[in-house]
Amino acid sequence: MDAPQVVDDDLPSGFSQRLIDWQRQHGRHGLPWQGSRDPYRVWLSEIMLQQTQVTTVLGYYPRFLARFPDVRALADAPADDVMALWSGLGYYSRARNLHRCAQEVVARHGGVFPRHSTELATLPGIGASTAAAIAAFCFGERISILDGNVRRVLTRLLAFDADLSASAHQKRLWALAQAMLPPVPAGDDMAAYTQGLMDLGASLCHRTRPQCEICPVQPLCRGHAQGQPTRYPVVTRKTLRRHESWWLAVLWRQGPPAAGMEGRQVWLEPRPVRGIWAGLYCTQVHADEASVQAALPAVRSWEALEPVAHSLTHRELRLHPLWAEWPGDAAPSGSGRWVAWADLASVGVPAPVRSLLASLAPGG
DNA sequence: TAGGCGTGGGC
DNA sequence: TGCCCAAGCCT
Repeated sequence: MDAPQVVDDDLPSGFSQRLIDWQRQHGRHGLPWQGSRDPYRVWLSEIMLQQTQVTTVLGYYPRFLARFPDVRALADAPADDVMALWSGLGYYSRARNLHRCAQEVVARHGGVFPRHSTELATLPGIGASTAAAIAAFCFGERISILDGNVRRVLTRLLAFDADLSASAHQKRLWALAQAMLPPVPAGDDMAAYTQGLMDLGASLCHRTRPQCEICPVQPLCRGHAQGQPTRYPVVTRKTLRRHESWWLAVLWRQGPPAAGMEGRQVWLEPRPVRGIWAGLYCTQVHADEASVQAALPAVRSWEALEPVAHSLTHRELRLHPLWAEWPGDAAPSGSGRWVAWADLASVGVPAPVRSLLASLAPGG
């Protein structure tokens, strides 16, 4: 959604300066992507942090940055390498778009990120909020993000009770967010303000049990004045989680003794380009056990392993692994590859499949 | 426009 | 167990 421009509501005054002062004194300053105005580093962190908690990203960001220290290194990398480093972080379209974005920055912008949010938002994987974050942090642009923190902080501050599942209401809140920005930002004000919104949402203005008694904007907060800050934000949920069972054909063989191929290997195939786990490698997936047997008739007998439950945003998966040694030298199917257990870290694999394979490691 | 798209954590 | 949420974007 685009960030709209104008709003004429009656708004509390002094919010932005209170927030900036609080951020400088009490906000977060030691995260690995802070302390740099390099748009590449900021961009990478913003993409990883989309719908993902800080503590999770801390385990990925340094490794990713070490392997791809700048936008050209990332643009030049094989897509499989990018997916391997993203493996386990989820929402894999982010990784595919990240790679495409790096290539566009190199091809269209000479390896230099554009400075304005409107231009940034034309790049793959960069929406209005991420574009605003990059522009505010790196270039001091007077533009508002709208993430989960801002939704919570501002709906409470303003006692904004419209249902944010309607995009028109979300758009209106974004206009209010824009109107709440520092009137005349100076120096690093936009960076401190933007960081302050997120820090306040993350550290004080929790979903449950907000710490209003030590909040720097409590005197301005209408939700607090009403005595019910947790009433906000109002979001009616709608996504259903369907239950599905998947059968995984876990084929293994003893690797040929040729160069570097020793050890037990597992057969992995690229996932379809659309849908769940697109861009990753996975064991063959079937809708039922009979389909596994029909697809791989060369296997005489399968060992059924303990089913594994795995939840996605919109699916409740029950994974049924079927384990068998692959007979002969022919490939099990037209597309795929044998991967040694020792090399699994270099391949992008869905989290539950990686976990399953780890439990089947030779000698383990 | 609404639904697809991962994973882990908190309650 | 189940639901909600986390620095959202894409189609």
